[in-house]
Amino acid sequence: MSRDTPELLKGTLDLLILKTLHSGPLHGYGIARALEEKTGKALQIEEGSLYPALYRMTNRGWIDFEWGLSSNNRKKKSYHLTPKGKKLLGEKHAQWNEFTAAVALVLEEGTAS
Amino acid sequence: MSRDTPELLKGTLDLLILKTLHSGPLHGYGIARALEEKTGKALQIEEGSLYPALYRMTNRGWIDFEWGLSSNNRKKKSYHLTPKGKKLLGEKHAQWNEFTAAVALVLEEGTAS
DNA sequence: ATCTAATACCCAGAAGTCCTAGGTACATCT
DNA sequence: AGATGTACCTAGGACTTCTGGGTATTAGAT
Repeated sequence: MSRDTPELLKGTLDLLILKTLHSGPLHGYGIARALEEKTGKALQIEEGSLYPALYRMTNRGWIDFEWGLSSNNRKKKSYHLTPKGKKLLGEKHAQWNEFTAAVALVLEEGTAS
Repeated sequence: MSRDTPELLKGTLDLLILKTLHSGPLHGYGIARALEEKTGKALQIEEGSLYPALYRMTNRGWIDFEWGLSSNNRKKKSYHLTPKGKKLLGEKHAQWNEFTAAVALVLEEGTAS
């Protein structure tokens, strides 16, 4: 994740995963690939961050999974949003917007006075 | 600090402090007040986060301080940017822009297909 | 006169997230 | 046979922020 700025990802990874799953069920590895593709590799999630995150979110009831087979006959965990997760996606999305808007106010050019 | 979403602040607090000091020297308490004002209280930095952050940044040579007196005759530590800090402000600002742009790509409406 | 609120600083310990650096297993391509 | 890509997992560490304390002075309220 953004190898240069791992801290910035904190608190955002969940949102990114939820949003990605909102487009339809996907497995862990696929989520990482999807995020890379969408952002032109600007967002690269380490597996050591991704799998624990999926585990956390499953425990909290935001997502759930079923075992399946990938197109290559490898077993995979197909994750999907739960109703709770869908609700949280909305909330976290709104919080992100508010937060970035607030930061933008500070970063705006305007040494003013 | 965005009491609801403390995690989002991670990696951003330094940038916010650097940017605030870019407008001119200020003491810790004043930085917190300035951020509140600029963002309409959307960004409220806890003192338990702020002072350790200032300490860290001083150790890293991003900022420096001098003891002085506030307008109320209370002693204060007046912080200012160092050249190193000014350079870092630019870098962190750019990273923030890149990161938020990448996140925006993911959050964009477009279940697409 | 006494109490409260605001200014201004500080710290220890806990909580939480992400990363590093490993590991397993199978399939495909060379 | 070996390398690469897919797909999963974990332990331990690093780092940041927060909670909940604490000190001291000044100004305003009762």
